[in-house]
Amino acid sequence: MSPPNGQFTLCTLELRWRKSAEDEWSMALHGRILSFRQDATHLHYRAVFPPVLPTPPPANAPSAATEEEDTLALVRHYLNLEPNLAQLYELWASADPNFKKRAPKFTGIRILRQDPWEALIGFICSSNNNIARISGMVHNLCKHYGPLIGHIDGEAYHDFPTPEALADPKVEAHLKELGFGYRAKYIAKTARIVAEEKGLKWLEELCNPESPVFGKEPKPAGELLEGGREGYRTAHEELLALHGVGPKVADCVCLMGLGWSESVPVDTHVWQIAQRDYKFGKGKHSSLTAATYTAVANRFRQLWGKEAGWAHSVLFTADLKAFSERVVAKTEVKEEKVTIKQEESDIVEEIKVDRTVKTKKRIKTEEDEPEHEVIQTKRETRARSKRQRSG
DNA sequence: ATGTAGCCTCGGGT
DNA sequence: AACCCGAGGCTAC
Repeated sequence: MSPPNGQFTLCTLELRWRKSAEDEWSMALHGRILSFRQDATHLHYRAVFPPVLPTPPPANAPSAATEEEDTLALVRHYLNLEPNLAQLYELWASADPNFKKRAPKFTGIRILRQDPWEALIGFICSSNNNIARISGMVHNLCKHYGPLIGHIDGEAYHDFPTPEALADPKVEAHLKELGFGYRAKYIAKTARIVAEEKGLKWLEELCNPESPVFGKEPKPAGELLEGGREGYRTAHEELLALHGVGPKVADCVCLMGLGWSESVPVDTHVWQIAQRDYKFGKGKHSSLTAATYTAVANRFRQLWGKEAGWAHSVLFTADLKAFSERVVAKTEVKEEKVTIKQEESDIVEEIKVDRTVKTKKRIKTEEDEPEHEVIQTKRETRARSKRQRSG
């Protein structure tokens, strides 16, 4: 398929994509493995379905032809290609000089339409956490509790687990072992509430009717109010009742999982932006309290309108890019030193991991959770003999 | 480089 | 005076 208006960047907080070949990215989605490759003019995709079982397929099983149509529709839906982004950028820029100044280097950013349930669990994992670790956690959820869809290059691809799969009583302890920390309890509780009490239907009905889950017909969603449309407010409020879901996580789920484009998640980055460029941080709104949170979100909605969450993501990305460039510059020197030490070891991946941990510890002074990420199993192999005598 | 929950204190209002 | 209650601060997870 070719892009609707000029080139497009695929930018996402979707953490499940993996590099499956040179220049190709894949993930399991809706019961198939979806792969993307991009060249100067086109976005190429392919889908690999799991093998058909030897038993006769159910009468309503899709034929190969409809599977293909279905995949194109799924790709269009998932990448949210319908809205005219260039037009939206113009709208945001004309309303806001700061956006106009910062956005030009970050065109083509789209909010994905992620699965509501996956978004909910993913963003519960995100609290007080960093992208690399969240990605590892989500990956572990799929690996241990999600259905296996297939393999690419010997790598297994699992779909995201159902609420039922995560509602099993053993899940919490297991997730703790896997390094989820206090989020293990949040996930287990949320899964139980959704699986046994509210149902997935509840979550899906919180979707913006203009942007329903894949396969449903869109319906109008009402007018924009200062605090967002009625349906958005309800969705936000209902999500807040879940354990481990505060205002920011609820907004992320609303924006990326439920299709509420006016949702503006205010995390520390956005709070920095609000202070630097939008005159927050003084007087009544000197710290990020609940009241300040809504004031910031309302201000951005007032400024950018119904798609405020998109505009917010553009500025967020611009800021993140600037930040990561500063960090890379600082880290380069350290990398050289570490590489020299590595010769004794024979596993390249392990080296990388150790370096990451060391670097982190140098930057952070304390406070790190006593968690060990996915990585620990590998590291223990070397460390155990020394460690065990004190136990 | 990053949120949430729970518990505490403080101050205004009744 | 005793109590309620919400806002804001602090901290474990």
